[in-house]
Amino acid sequence: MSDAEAQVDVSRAGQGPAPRASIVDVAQRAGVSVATVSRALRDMPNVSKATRDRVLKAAAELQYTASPLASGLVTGRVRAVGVVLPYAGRWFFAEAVRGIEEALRGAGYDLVLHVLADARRRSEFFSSLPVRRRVDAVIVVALPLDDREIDLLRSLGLPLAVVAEPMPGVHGDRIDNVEAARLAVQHLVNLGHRRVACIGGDLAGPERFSVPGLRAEGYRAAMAEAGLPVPEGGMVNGRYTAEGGELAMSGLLSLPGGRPTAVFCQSDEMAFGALRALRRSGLRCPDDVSIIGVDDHELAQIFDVTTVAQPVTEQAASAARWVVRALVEGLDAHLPVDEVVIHPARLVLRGSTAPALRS
Amino acid sequence: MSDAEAQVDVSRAGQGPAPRASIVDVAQRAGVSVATVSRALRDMPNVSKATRDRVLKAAAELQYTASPLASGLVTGRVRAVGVVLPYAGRWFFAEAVRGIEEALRGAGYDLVLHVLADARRRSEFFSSLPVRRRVDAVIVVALPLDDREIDLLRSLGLPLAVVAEPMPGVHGDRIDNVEAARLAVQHLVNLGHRRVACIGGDLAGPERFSVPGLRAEGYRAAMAEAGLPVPEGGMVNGRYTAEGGELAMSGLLSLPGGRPTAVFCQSDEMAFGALRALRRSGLRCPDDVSIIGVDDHELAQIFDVTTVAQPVTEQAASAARWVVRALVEGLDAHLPVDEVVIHPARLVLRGSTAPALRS
DNA sequence: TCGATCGTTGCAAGCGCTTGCCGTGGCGGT
DNA sequence: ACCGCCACGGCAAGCGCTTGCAACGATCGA
Repeated sequence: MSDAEAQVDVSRAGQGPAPRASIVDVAQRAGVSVATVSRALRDMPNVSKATRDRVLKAAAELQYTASPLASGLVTGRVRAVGVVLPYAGRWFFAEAVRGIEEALRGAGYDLVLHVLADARRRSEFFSSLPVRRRVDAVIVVALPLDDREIDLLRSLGLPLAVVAEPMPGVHGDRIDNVEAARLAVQHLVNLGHRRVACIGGDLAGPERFSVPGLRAEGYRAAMAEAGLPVPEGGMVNGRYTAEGGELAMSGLLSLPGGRPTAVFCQSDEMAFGALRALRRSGLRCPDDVSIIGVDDHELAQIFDVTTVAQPVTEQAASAARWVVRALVEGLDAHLPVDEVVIHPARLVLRGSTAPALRS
Repeated sequence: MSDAEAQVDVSRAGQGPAPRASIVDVAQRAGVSVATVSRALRDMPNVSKATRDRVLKAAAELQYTASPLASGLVTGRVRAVGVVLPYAGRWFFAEAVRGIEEALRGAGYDLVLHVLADARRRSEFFSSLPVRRRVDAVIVVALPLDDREIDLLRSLGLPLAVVAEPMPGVHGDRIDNVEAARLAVQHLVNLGHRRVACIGGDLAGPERFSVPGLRAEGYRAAMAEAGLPVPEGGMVNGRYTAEGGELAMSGLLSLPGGRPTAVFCQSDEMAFGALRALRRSGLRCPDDVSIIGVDDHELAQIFDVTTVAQPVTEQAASAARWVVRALVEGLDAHLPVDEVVIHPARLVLRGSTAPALRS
């Protein structure tokens, strides 16, 4: 044993700062073979308690951690999951990443981030597929993919899950966007509003997000159910940003047929923008115009915005858990269960909505 | 050649979806040894143009990408950088991650995220050091570390950089927090405010962030330079959250000596909270109380908050670029240059500050 | 013309781990 | 007291790549 120790010390002399121990060091120290160390450390059945303890002790003393590269090389698993999203700075994505990271880390997986910020990045990603061999699974967040992209991702043969945007034949976690929008609009209608506008997003943009279309559909449905007309020019594009929402709201205020008494904003960030437009026009919320958003953004509470809350972190975490399950159960990645989890959205009442003034 | 092809096909029959080619496949197809393939693909000098082209062609046809695990195993490099941060959902961190991801990806590195959301996670991280052997470098964002933690991180022997929080002997990117605070407070003073309060963060919390202390120092310095007293009870803790800011502001409004006419909030999120407290008390901003923040949060513009902007994305990207440089130049990680980059902060005038009313 | 030199390429030894297979010793059954 | 069995643990073959070294023919100078 002292031999072994001496040898180890000598081999380390003058080396760099981190004398990373390898499995053979542990084996020597514990007086067993590397195979036994490998088995003991991974709780495999055919190792006696005594041996296992000895190995564990040696490993602890050496601060040993198995090299993920080496084990990944032989097992084909890297214990990492790729997360692909179109934008990293926005609240929704930050929350989603948070949820995924937590779920993944809890299961012992690393999270490798891929931000497809622009068209160039996106095409680079899909042409070189940098996740290949670097992750065990992929989670796509709020990114609508075309058929070619789906096929490419599928061709990796890895478990695949999507969050927020649907993808045929792929596990997905999302909310019922039509219903969420309906919930919001119904609330406005129930307050007596009859002239209700809608600030949404691109319906025909190059990105083809499905959410704006679905929420617009929910808006239209709720209006129809209430027997109300969609005001002419009452559906505008706020590009899902606060600035866009502000611009859109400004436009609505000078609508030919008179301004709406309530506005359904498809996201809280647009609602924030709408609030600002109101303020700049000297109008008051909810006195003059009621505003409702969707998301329950962390600042919605602060700015007192009534909204339809969606569990972003939970949706993301749920997708991550599914992926981990698929990994653990060795699910045949070629025949994935097309399981879709619809998460609940709920109305959160705050101060930006109020009964319509009797006109 | 047809032999080889047939053999390949047979060996692949009935396998999974992704017939990942290995380097030997490429070698066979190009009619060279694997060593030559390896060299050709990495643009090493000693390969003739003709051979290289042949290899490149074969690799392209097979859609070959070298396994990072295998090459990492032998080279000791994995082309990934670990990013460690205390919280993932907040604006600052999201922006930082965005900046780092972009810089890293541009250099061909993966970003592996580690969120140390609570004390348990944190101690787990430092006791098991899950980045060990999984990344080539580490970037720590806005996380003050104690000596033991620094040593542990150092013991990895990897390039190390920090963002926003200083760390002795480690490369860091940040702003001059004292100066940033001074800038904000001077602005208020210049507007004629004499009773100026400060909403900050924990000075003695378990986390020991340095930022609250530094910004408080800047506040005190600016007040002293203007010959103004710090109002009694005028420095309160807003915990760097919007809710905290709201609570803190409420407190300030009922200060014994009368409410302040201006409040320096150490972060925009706290400024948002302060704004809400004002609104709930029926007070107006900036008419009754001026508010200034720090950060230039994406919503500061929308909520018309005057602030001292700091380049978050750029600080983070700068740290990432430094790390990449250290990696490329093979900097001796044991003797890192203790280079600190101080980024500029600048005043952004908006509507939440106005001249003090003559009293 | 012949050896020295150089640019190219192949050989083979690992990198640190996992795992199928086999040897061993202790135990129970008869 | 003997045999067979089983739990335990060692052996060794890779996983897919990089790289020092050696081999090779071609080129060059003398």
